[in-house]
Amino acid sequence: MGRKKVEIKRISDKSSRQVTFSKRRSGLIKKAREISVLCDVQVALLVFSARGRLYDFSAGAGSLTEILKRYRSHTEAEASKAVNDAESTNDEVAAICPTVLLQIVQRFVVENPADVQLTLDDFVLLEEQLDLALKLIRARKMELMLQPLKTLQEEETKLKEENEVLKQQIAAAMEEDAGDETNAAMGTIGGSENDPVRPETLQLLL
Amino acid sequence: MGRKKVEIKRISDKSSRQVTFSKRRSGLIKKAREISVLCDVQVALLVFSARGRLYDFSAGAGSLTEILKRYRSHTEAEASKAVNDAESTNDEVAAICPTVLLQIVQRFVVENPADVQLTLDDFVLLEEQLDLALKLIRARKMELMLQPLKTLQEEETKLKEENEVLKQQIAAAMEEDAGDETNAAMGTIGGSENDPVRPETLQLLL
DNA sequence: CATCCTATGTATAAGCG
DNA sequence: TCGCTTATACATAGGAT
Repeated sequence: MGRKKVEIKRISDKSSRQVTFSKRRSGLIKKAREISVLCDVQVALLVFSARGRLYDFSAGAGSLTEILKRYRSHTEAEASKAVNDAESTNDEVAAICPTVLLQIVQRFVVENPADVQLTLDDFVLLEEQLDLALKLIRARKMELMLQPLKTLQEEETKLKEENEVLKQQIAAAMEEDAGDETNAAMGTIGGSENDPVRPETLQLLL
Repeated sequence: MGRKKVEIKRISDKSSRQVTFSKRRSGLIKKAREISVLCDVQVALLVFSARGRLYDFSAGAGSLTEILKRYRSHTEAEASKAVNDAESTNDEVAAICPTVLLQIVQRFVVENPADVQLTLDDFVLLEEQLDLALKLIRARKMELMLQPLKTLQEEETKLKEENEVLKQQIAAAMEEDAGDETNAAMGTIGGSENDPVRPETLQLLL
């Protein structure tokens, strides 16, 4: 739809590719909005440009986040498996979070105006989804953070060990040195062939 | 685009709504595929029909799952940023437990039979709050994990510095030792008052 | 329902500022 | 990079099968 028919293949010219992207993106979003309204459906659209920029859109009941959650719950088989794995590796994670939120939720519960009816199932589903999302994120974050942490711990151990060796080396050096002095005091004079602290040995340590 | 111009509003007739959905859905997917190819971008499209049926589509590099993952990681940065803002403005808001919150939500569900009446807006609010909780938990978790990480990094730095000092100490010891020997060779005999390596100094380092 | 048809409304490729 | 215009290609509403 334009002056010329265009083949559906990657537009080689960067500039016109960008222009086309911009135009078609808005067209696509418009269409998405229309079908959402006309047909009363939820639509979520994610577009990542080649340069990594994100363009997202959603229409219909609920935010993009909610739609994605709904999608995830559709994929529950995999999800619950992932969650099980996450839970078994992450038991200690339990503990913290916000108080005001609790107050808000409680106040909401108490003050709820009452117009629309929600079924118990709807509510349960919501709770499950939120909980599921929380677990998945927890597991993923954990994994990402645990990795560098572990590396650092290993490094620390290594450094401590090295430190220990150095200390012992010094202690040994002192002792050997003390021995030399005794010899010197006993009358052994002259350039010593055996250094109190052997450079070669130390070089290895340094 | 059709015999008549159509207003963009929910099609009341169920049958034609379904027909339109089917037609426009394929059109939308076609467009999505086209922009993906033409402009070399990733596209993910999720559609939930009113009856809960899912139609998904993705094009470009990576599966739908991968695109969603990418979306999540894209979102996490903003989320934690938003949370930081929230936290800095609300210091006293600091800590609740997700377990408690979930218990409350669950209890609410259990103690309220199917006659609970909530407005849609209220429902959205509740969802948002729960989502916020999730974000706060995420941020708090981050903080907790970051702290030991930081500590370890500091510790590493300290150990490295200490190592450095120890090495220098050894080097100094060797030099001083070499000096003593020179003196001895030059005829200076007897117990030395100044140890090549001073114990007190080392003690501080050890 | 799904497909095909066709008159029409829309999206958009080019091009200009 | 953006907006605006125009000529065209496309999508699709309504209808038939």
